[in-house]
Amino acid sequence: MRVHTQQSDLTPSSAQDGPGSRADSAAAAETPYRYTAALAGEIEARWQERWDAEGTFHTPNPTGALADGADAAGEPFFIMDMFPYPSGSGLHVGHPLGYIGTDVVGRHHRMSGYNVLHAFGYDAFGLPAEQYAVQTGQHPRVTTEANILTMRRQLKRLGLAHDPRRTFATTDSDYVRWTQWIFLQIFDAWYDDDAPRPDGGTGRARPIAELVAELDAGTRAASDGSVWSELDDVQRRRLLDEHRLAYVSETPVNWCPGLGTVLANEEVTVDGRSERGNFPVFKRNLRQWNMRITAYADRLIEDLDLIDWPEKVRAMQRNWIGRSEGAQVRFEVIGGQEIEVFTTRPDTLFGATFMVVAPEHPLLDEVPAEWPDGTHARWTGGHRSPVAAVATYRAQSAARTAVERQADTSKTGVFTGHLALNPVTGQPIPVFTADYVLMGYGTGAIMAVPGGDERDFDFAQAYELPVVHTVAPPEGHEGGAWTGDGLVVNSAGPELSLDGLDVPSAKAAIVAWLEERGIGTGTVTYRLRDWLFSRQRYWGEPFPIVYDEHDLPIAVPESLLPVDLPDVPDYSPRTYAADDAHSTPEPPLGRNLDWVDVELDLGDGPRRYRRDTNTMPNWAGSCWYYLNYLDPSRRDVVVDPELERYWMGPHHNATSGASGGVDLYVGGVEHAVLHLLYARFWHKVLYDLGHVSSMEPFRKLFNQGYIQAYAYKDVRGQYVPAAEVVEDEAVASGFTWDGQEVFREYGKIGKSLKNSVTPDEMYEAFGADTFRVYEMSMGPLDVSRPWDTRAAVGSQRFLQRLWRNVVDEVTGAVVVTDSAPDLETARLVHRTIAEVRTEMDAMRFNTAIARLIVLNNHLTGLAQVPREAVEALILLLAPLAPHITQELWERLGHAEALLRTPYPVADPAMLVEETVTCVVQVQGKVRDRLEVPPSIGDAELTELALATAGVQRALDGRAVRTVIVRAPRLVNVVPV
RNA sequence: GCGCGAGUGGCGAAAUGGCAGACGCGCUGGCUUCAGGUGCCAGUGUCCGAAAGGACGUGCGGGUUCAAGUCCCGCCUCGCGCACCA
Repeated sequence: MRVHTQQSDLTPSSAQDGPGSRADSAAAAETPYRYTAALAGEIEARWQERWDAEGTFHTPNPTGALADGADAAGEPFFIMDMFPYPSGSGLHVGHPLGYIGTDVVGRHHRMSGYNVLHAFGYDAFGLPAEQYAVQTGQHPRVTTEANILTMRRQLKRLGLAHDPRRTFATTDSDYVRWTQWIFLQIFDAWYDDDAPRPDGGTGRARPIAELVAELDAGTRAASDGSVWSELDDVQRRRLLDEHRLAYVSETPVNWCPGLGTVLANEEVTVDGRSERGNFPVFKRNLRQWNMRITAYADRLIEDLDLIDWPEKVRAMQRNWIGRSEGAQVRFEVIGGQEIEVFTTRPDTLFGATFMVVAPEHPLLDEVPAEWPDGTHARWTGGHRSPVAAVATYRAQSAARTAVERQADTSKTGVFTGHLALNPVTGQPIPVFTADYVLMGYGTGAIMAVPGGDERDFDFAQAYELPVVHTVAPPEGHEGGAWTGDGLVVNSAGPELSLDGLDVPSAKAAIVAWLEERGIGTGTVTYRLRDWLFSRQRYWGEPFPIVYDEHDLPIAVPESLLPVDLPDVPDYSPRTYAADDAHSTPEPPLGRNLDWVDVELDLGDGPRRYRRDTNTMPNWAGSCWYYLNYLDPSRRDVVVDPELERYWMGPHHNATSGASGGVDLYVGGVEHAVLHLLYARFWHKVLYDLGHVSSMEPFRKLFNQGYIQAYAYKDVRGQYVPAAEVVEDEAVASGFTWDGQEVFREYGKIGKSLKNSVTPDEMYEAFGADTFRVYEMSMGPLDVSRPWDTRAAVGSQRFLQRLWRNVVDEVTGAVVVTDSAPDLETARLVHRTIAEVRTEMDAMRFNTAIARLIVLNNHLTGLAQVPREAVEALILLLAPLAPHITQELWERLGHAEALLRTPYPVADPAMLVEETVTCVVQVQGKVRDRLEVPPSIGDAELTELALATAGVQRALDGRAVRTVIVRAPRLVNVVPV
């Protein structure tokens, strides 16, 4: 037997009876007004044009250029999609899922009286657009604009109710100007840890001019101990540059030769490759731009409690920031040096029986020439001297990639010859180097407590080092490290005893002791690093920065913004062999010397400067685009404060709370620690500097699921067109293509997987409304689900039946009756209204659609469809299927836009039922049912229930012990 | 290892502790049709039964309860994220 699989049948009735076929002309002649894909397409195009022409989706601002209609506006509600990269490969059916979801929410809110801001834009800078341009040999601006047009056309067919006046791309010159302006705000700011904030917290960004004023006045001392009044201009600039929130520094960065650019930590995968393109990434010391996101680490964690985000995403951000509390402790090394360690368990200091430093640790630049007397044979690695042992171990570690080092959890290392003094016991302890300690975390050195840390214990076992338990393990704990709670033991020294304390008290006691002695401090360490912000690519915002003869950065004045991208003949990045770790970044902007060398008058007459040739990462544009939707036409401010307060401010509507922000932000989970972290950071800087009143950019985040699909490979592992695969029981896999066996896998949709279905194909075969309803009916919006084109006919049948309930397919006449619906129908209508409202509010569109189908099926069964009933159904369905509902609405004689018609409200009186079904159980199993009045009493219901045939049969003569009654819905008889 | 989430028909999925499988796809039968398709009607968890009816059934094992997909305890499997983070 052979039948078609899901993807294979892209041609339902309407498309099969396509133009030209005899059957179609016959069918079309019989039923010219049937709701086919062709008629749906005609209706959809017509209404879309009209909505455009009439400005139906225009959203009024309270003031300013876009204020038309503001007097009639309801409560503000700001809804957003994560805007897309216009990538050039076009859309597949998975892409619009979230856009349809937000459109349904937006339309529903509009019909519920809200003033809904919903706009759409394009994140058009960055690697994907640039890679596509390089491949096609065209300028990125050309390909980007073409791609935007394609996407816009594909999305327009969906009928999304976006305000067209507010659309833009991050590459627009007007937008770039403000992106650069915000960069300069960050550049011209420093973080004052002690400054109070309007929200009651402490610590905020302040303009750098205020720092200068305080230094000038002598009310603040320079942080590095230098005396401000004695510094010359250049020294002063260097000092200020150290404080800026955007700063240049030479640090280890992620260099990706295959892409020809450096990357942020967030853009490098766990296995050390670029997230885009999957090229190897190498750590290199390079001079690059950074943003001081670490200054905001605590606020980025704390304020997660203010916002309504999925716990998963909040956990990912907390994890990424990686805050850990502990202490830094200095250990004296015999012979004069010092090692500073970070530990989260200062209470275990008495159990520190050795130390370990990372192979890259500077302590190892100098090690003793001889092994100390009595050095354990196992510690030397067979080398004659510490110098040889350390050099060999360092070389071995350097040869391994970070991935290899982390994959191998066996403990290797070598004694450095150094001995350090444990500050509480006064005992000398050996210092090892081992690659399980990482230079990039903490101080790159640890105090090893094998009694309280499993890794240290493993190492101690391998090198026969002593193990001291400082927290009493529970009864039955065999050897090994004890990392749990308990009472402190073995921790008494000449000056201090922690014995008998619990772990938190011991921590407090030891930190106090260390601080008193000046050998340690309680501190907090983060995994988060500052954000590497420069890229050596063409397609991004140029830095609004020039350098003078001192090679120090100077802000380009606001009046000269935007700094546009120069038209270079060759915009392709200078890339290298993917594994060429020693290559050097070469920004394409550096090739245009006329642009790089510039004469400017910055207040002291015209002088020559050199422009910064880096560009910003594409995250820059997505860090603040929500603010631009508020009014892209403004020229004078980054965002009008009044508009920001209205749309985003704290308590701007009933649900927005103290944090404020966009009311609903929908997008995939993949940006959890990239865009969403960066945007929160920028927003907080803007908040500190007084440009916005909201503390967070996105108050509620919703992660939509992904649409996935089956793909099929043949025996050679090549993908075959999924649409042509047939089920075939004759082969083991159950599937064949072109007569040969193929194998099914499940995952992403993609052109290369040959399982892609485009929205255009869906419009062609079903129309946009069917496509919308189908995507929303497949399951909850936040759950991933497999695509099944064939199943969309269910949604089409639903809309077709609705159409037929109003319009005669042969004559086109409206067939509804104006007489009132019967009581059963009226009750169903109101019950449906109540249920659908609940489902819509909770964004459970799949179950809302199910309720609507039930009502529609009921109406289909009536001899004549009452107007009142079908009009309620049309209004309820309007956010999901805006075109067909608007068309029917008009045919039913209504002139106004459905979008401005109130969403139906159920009449409570109609929700009361005459009789209800009472379930009669025996021992919890349903044995009978009764139709009873809702007001029935317990006693009467019990009597009725006991008398039912089902109960008598199930009791089979047994006596009744108790009867549980939940009138009027349930009776449960419990026999003895 | 840690964190988050999920396991329910052939498939997508529904179920304030109170009728498991709403709704849709698919499938089966019927009506309409020269015919296919569309449309309409009926059926469709598994097993026993002609039927009435009954037994079983929400990953596995326990528990609480008159009553458990739902609550509690212990496991298993899968997905996602993090991970030698001191």
